[in-house]
Amino acid sequence: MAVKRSMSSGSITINDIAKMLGISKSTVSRALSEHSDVNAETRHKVLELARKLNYTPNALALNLKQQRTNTIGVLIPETVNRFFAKAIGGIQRVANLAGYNVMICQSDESFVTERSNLRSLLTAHVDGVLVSVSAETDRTDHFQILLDKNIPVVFFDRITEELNTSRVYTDNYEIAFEGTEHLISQGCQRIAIVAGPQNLYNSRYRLKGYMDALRKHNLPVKENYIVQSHFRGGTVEDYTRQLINLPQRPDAIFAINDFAAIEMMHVIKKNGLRIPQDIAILGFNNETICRFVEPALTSIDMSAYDMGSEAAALLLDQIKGNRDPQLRLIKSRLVIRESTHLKG
Amino acid sequence: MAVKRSMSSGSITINDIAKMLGISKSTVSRALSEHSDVNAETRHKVLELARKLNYTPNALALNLKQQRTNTIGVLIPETVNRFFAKAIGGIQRVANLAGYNVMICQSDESFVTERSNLRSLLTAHVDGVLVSVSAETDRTDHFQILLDKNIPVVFFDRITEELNTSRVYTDNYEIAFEGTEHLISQGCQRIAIVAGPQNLYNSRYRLKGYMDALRKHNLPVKENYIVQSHFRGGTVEDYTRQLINLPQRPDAIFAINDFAAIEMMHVIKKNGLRIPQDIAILGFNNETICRFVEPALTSIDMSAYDMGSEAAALLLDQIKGNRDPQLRLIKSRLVIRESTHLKG
DNA sequence: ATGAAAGCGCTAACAG
DNA sequence: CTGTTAGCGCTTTCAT
Repeated sequence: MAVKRSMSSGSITINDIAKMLGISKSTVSRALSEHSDVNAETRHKVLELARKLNYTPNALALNLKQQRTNTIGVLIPETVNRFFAKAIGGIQRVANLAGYNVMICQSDESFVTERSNLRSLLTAHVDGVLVSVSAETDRTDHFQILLDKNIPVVFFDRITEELNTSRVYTDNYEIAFEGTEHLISQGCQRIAIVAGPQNLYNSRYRLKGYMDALRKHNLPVKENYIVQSHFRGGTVEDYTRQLINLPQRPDAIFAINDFAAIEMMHVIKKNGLRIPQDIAILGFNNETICRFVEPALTSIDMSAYDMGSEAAALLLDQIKGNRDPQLRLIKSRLVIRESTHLKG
Repeated sequence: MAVKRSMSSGSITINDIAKMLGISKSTVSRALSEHSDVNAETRHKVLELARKLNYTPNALALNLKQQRTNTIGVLIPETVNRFFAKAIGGIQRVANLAGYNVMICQSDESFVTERSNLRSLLTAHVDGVLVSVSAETDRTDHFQILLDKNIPVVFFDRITEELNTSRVYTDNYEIAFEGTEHLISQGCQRIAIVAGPQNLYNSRYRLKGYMDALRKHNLPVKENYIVQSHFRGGTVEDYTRQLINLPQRPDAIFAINDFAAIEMMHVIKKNGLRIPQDIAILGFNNETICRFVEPALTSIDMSAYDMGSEAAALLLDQIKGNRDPQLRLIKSRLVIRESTHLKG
């Protein structure tokens, strides 16, 4: 018997199988679904033929029927940001194991793009969304649309506390506190910090941790030791110069990330200062490269992969079971190397 | 009048609009489609109401009807590989502007995962696929399924020449030749290379360019100056030691990428050798960080973003117009810095 | 210019 | 255990 294919899609459908077997398509559907009651022999014939014809269910039909897509959306600032590149790894792993696809959008740190991405994900009918907000994002009403439509949202890393959603975050306050105390323990007294945009949860708490650590040790919190950065490149050299030219030059700088830290080290050395003797440097993210620059860079390890996989797991939980929002703290870890090593 | 919503999806459908206006859904569909003949007044009423109710067409229904998804699949080795992270940026930009979503899969450099990802993309009914093959991939029959189903495929960077598809690639041979000649011009005579897996197009041609440059200048091609690497971390220190402990120590190393190069520099300096005086180092990818390591790293700029956007553009061309496969060469560029600067 | 009806591929309620 | 029917939301003939 010649294999007759339905015209349009070029793929085998349950209709094809039904006709070839002289049964109804509902029976085929049941036989394929493995849990409905179907005569053993019929089932066998169906499965056999399906296998032979290499039948695969048309996901588009299922999507329409069930109004879901087995796809989760991921909305992040940038894939070139290594933290997020790693987080994607964790997300994909968890999602794929559960049979979900992943649709990634980048806001490029822009609020407008973030909102527009959200609309795209909505249009694509993703079953849930993982979000890390852009550097510009200072409100969260655009996420309300998702919640109104009962689409689960999980924030990770750059989270918001304004919405009642699951969140995966790190102990920004504590780790910034610890990092600052470490600098103090090395004898640093004039500690500067490059702080991210204060609309971001992470940046706020890190700054707070830094300030509280100074206060605890009776060190002054000085305005001109606090630099605002917006993650945009091209400004590191500027603010580094600015800092090292202060009348009271800082003896330590807590950088916003490792790449900025390494660029700062470069500028500092070019200006004839030594690291860590003149200025100690503390980074953020613990990139592999920290071990290979000179001096090796002290940094904070964020478990990006784990944050991604944990966030994905929480999201899938909610998609499936409709559980209540959960919070997950993934602890960061201070990794001490030469760039802050002054004592002991 | 109370807004009545269809029960299931919670969203407004053309049926809702039709009922509220007392017309048929086909008329609504036509009015919305902007090009069919519809009475001006009727159209106006439909558009008005659609706007008021915030109507958006259900993409899942369209997908089923048209058997397409306005989604392109992207199959790459790893997002943590910065080349691909950047390429994704270019891909997304072009795709989003054209109204397409992007579904990303990572092979993690595994052939098996690559093949399995391909099946996922097929199941998701993506309209086309962008591919950069894994380090393990040494055959291409798994891509044939896509071509059989008339799903356009565009290879970029890690391409294959075995299939009749569009390709976006760089001038691996020429740039490796140029890089090697540059090292020779600086007086290097014993040039080692860290070569990638030889099943990869890029690795093969780069090695060839390196060898031909040596031959052109009557320098011997020596087996033990050619290191095989598989992109896996944790081996850089090993092969670097191996190279610098050769009886005839190389006076230059052409590295496989910048991060490997920087790690090599670290190992070399730890062993008391100077760069570039004892050993010159040439990287690949021209990461931002090349400027900030010491000495600043000579590297090869690959225009990752452009390769991504060009590949996406070719793919969309084919999805829409069904044009013939095209080839696009994106030239790489040698960026000379201190790590190879010996003369002039 | 508009409505009725069919169909994309699948599931599920209902009837037998 | 199985067939019939309806329906997910939309487009597109085919009538009128």
